[in-house]
Amino acid sequence: MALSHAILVSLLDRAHSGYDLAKRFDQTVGFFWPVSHQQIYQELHKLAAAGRVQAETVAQSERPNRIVYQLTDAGRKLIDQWLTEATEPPAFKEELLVKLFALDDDNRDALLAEISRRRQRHAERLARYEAIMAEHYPNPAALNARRRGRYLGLRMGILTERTTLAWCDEALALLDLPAAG
Amino acid sequence: MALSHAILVSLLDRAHSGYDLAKRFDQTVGFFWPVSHQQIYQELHKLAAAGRVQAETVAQSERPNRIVYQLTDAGRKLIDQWLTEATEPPAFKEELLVKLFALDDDNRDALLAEISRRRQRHAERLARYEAIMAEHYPNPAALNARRRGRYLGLRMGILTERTTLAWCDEALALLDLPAAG
DNA sequence: AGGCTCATGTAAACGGTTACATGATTAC
DNA sequence: GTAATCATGTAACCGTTTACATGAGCCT
Repeated sequence: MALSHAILVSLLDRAHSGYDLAKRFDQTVGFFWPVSHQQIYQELHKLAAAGRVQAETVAQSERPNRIVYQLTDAGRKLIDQWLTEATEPPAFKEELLVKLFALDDDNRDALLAEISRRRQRHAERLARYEAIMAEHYPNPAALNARRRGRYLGLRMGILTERTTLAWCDEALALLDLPAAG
Repeated sequence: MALSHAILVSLLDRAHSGYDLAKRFDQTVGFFWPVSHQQIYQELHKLAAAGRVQAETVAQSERPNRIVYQLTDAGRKLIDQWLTEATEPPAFKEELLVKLFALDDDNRDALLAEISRRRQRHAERLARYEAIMAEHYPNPAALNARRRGRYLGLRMGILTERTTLAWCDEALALLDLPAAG
């Protein structure tokens, strides 16, 4: 449902090629909506067929041609309408918690190791996000509307990673205690 | 990948029918791994064909027969091996944050309304989880291993909802400020 | 010589959702 | 009479992932 919306939103600022979008997604929207380049190319074809975007081929010398897409009025209207609809909280598919349903005295060590690994992954992510925050968003109250939206995305990332880290620490401490019969 | 694992984990305690699993999932594992009854029935067929579970038909008078599945040794081994493998942090697909990438002065009110709605959903969830916690897990350090795993799942749910609520409050406050040009 | 970047795509497989189907019993 | 519960399933569709494909230029 929302892959097309994520692409349309990315085209708000200016026109992009599929290749541009794929790269841009890795750093921005794709953080909340991971997408592969195959999906982007296919979705762009559909959006063009539906008249939400318009394609224009840009010839390049000594490089493959680029196909640049820009929003149409219909595409813009679609976004505006979508913004008024309610979203569901995201499905929380956490494989690690499924594993913890199997926790017993025999597999405790394996799960401790797994949580430690994950703890480190989340610590790395948090450091990355905090660096971006310090560099690009030192004073959120002074941002214009568009940049406030992006700030809030990053902010959510930071809060989530901090929470997950805290949970990992709790989990490691709890599993280290001798278990009751 | 992990749907089959979620089912196998649910069969650890005792044998279940597809119908049982579907109901159980709604309250336990399905919280971290939402699954429909169709998926469960299909996956059980596959698991039975692969020898991970064994099916037994239980005749019932005046009710449809039940097909009860129990773990085989092969199924148990599969879980043990899976527990030692590393999991990735879950993909964080948050449609609301994609919407915030489109934030500008024209759609600010629509997004404020949307965040308020979401805030309420998360407050309701948090209340539900905290009630379960108070009733079933008053003293986590005294739990046996298996129940500790479940406790940690619920604990993660509570921390996540609290974080999301705090983020909603921040977002509402920030969007209420007059934006810079 | 080998691998990365630019730039676009097709095809097959897998996973998940939605709709449809049946049929008896129990509760309001 | 209407809806929910018990209990199992099929079929079509949609979204996503993985693998494969091409081909020039640039860097080490």
